[in-house]
Amino acid sequence: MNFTISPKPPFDFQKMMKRLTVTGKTHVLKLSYDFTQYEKIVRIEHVFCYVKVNTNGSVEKPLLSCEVIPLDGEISEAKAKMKIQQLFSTELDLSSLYDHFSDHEQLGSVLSRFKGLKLLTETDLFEAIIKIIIGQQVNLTFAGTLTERLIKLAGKEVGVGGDVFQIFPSPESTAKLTYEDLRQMQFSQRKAEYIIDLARMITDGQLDLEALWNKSDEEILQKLLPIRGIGKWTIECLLIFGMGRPDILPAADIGLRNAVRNVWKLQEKPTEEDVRLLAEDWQPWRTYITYYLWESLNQTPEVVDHT
DNA sequence: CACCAGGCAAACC
DNA sequence: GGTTTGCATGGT
Repeated sequence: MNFTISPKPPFDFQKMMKRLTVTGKTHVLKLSYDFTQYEKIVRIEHVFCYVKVNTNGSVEKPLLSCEVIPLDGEISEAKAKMKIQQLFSTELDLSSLYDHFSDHEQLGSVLSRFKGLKLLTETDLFEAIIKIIIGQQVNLTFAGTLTERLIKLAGKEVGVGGDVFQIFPSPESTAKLTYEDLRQMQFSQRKAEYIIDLARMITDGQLDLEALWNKSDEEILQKLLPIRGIGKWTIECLLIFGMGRPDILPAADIGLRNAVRNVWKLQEKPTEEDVRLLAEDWQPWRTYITYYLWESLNQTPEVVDHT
């Protein structure tokens, strides 16, 4: 099926695609070289679908051309459209964010530089949380390597129109791995346990990630925090990259603290509490300001030394 | 060689 | 309560 979506402007599809390549490997999705096309196998209502999204139009008058081919079942066009709208944050209106901070001393230039960059969420909550756990504490390139190895170990491949697409491992295939399988791929013992035990909780029916969609940020925190390997940062990242929630502040995040130090020209790295206080007036857009500050690290990776 | 990476749990006071 | 330590590895 084919349809179009008109995202609320400003919407900069190419900025969103470029970001995927900066922070590591793109893994299971394919991007065209000019960043105008996205392709991935996406599970929509339990049906695997080939999804292709092309950009037309401009940042101020954006238009997305979408092609969806269900591979192992049937879905309605309305469901497919809703999924893509959610993935690309098309219905979110960021204009009040830009208006409110346009004259802000530190944030004004950051926001204008990334204007139109919206969250591109992960297509699946299990995929999201596993990638986030892998990313705990290690640099993003190493995390990317580990993610790729997990996909090779437990993922699937499917051919569509003569092209081969990888599908991220399911909870079922991940639950069948042994800790030793991941240890051999240079996962730490503990990270191997976190990942496989989480997959087994899902296949055992102890945890239903999809049930999180209609819970509040705080309820999700309470629900996931007791699970081994899932701390506050991991949940905050799930709320951001898995669910696209707009007002999350991962104040302890090392990258955010480095970015705040750069942008505010602080002599020392701010503490979690410093960031929390500074971000009081970022509400209700704390996710987006965090996201843009993270993005600023990719463009000016050196931490300014004021000593 | 030291130290840091978009943390976390367990073991300590 | 809060604070310290080990974890695996790659980049700088």
